[in-house]
Amino acid sequence: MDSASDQVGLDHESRLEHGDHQAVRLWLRLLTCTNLVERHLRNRLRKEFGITLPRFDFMAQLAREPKGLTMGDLSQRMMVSGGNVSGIAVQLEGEGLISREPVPGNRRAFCVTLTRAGQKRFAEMAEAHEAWVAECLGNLSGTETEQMMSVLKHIKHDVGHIEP
Amino acid sequence: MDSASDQVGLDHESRLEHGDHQAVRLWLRLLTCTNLVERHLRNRLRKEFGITLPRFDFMAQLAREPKGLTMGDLSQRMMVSGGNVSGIAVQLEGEGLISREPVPGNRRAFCVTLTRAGQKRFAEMAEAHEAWVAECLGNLSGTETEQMMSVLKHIKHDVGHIEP
DNA sequence: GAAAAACATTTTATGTTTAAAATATTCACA
DNA sequence: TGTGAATATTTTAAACATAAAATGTTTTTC
Repeated sequence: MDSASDQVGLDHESRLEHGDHQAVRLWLRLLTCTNLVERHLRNRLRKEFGITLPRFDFMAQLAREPKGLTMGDLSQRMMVSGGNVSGIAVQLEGEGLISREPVPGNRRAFCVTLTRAGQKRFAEMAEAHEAWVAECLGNLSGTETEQMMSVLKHIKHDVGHIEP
Repeated sequence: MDSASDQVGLDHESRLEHGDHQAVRLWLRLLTCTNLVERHLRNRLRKEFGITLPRFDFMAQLAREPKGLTMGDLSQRMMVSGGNVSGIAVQLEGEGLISREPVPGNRRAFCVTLTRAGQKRFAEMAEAHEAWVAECLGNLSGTETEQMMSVLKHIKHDVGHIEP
């Protein structure tokens, strides 16, 4: 009988049939893995800190740019639309975790920064978050990690060069 | 000067600081790559077939199970909530691409299958989809593909064994 | 300097996704 | 049997996400 460790269950890969191309097989496994980790992190953030992943991501971007970022910067780095970050910003601002101040010399843009409370709050979350990621990806060997980093870099490059 | 190929731009990885753990670095790169590919496939499906990725995924799961699946099966395999597949099913049913029929002996469940029209429609899309995936992931060497498959399997196993 | 183009953001409308509650059915078992 | 637990699905409310239009600002260009 299968051991518990083999009962990985059904997921995206179950779509596959014999003979499907290797690229599709790889893509579905990649999608499954990322979804599994993302869901795990999302659930933990919600349960332990009552925050969503997008809001955490928003704060994470600010945490490493003490001088602040514009809404456009955040949109680009989070890889989501401008309207999206706009909505998240309203909420985080309402909770007092970020502040938006005008940029001297450019009245179009806002400079978004973590408030003192936001910094404190984020530091608590970041430590836990890092531990959760290590639970998911920290058991790989050095070689495995390097291989993944290398191949993912290759993929990122390839995808970036596909025409529209 | 940097070549165009190095101008990958800012994304999730820009959150990183020197000294962050390797696992976090790997996670952010994994997330970025998956998002890039997913977005590319999503845009293509929308432009060329006027369909969303979740609907395509829904049909793909059915395509390889001619005997049909229950809503719960679909939820599990697509890795989304039950409420989600419920909403998608209503739409696809309205377009005549799937049918839902009662399961003899279990009045709770539905048996969902592709209609003839759904099968035809999906076959057209699947061929294009496979080519798009190959554009994204098909330039890897055999070794790279095998390495990715192996490490992702390892990750999938590890994540599956984290307590709630 | 005025018109046009580009920029930065927000608003709007629509749709996706989730968690949780609600509904209905089946199963376990004393 | 009949009661409670488990199962299968839908509904609901809130958050997230996008594209496109709207608003206001800055830069370019002639």
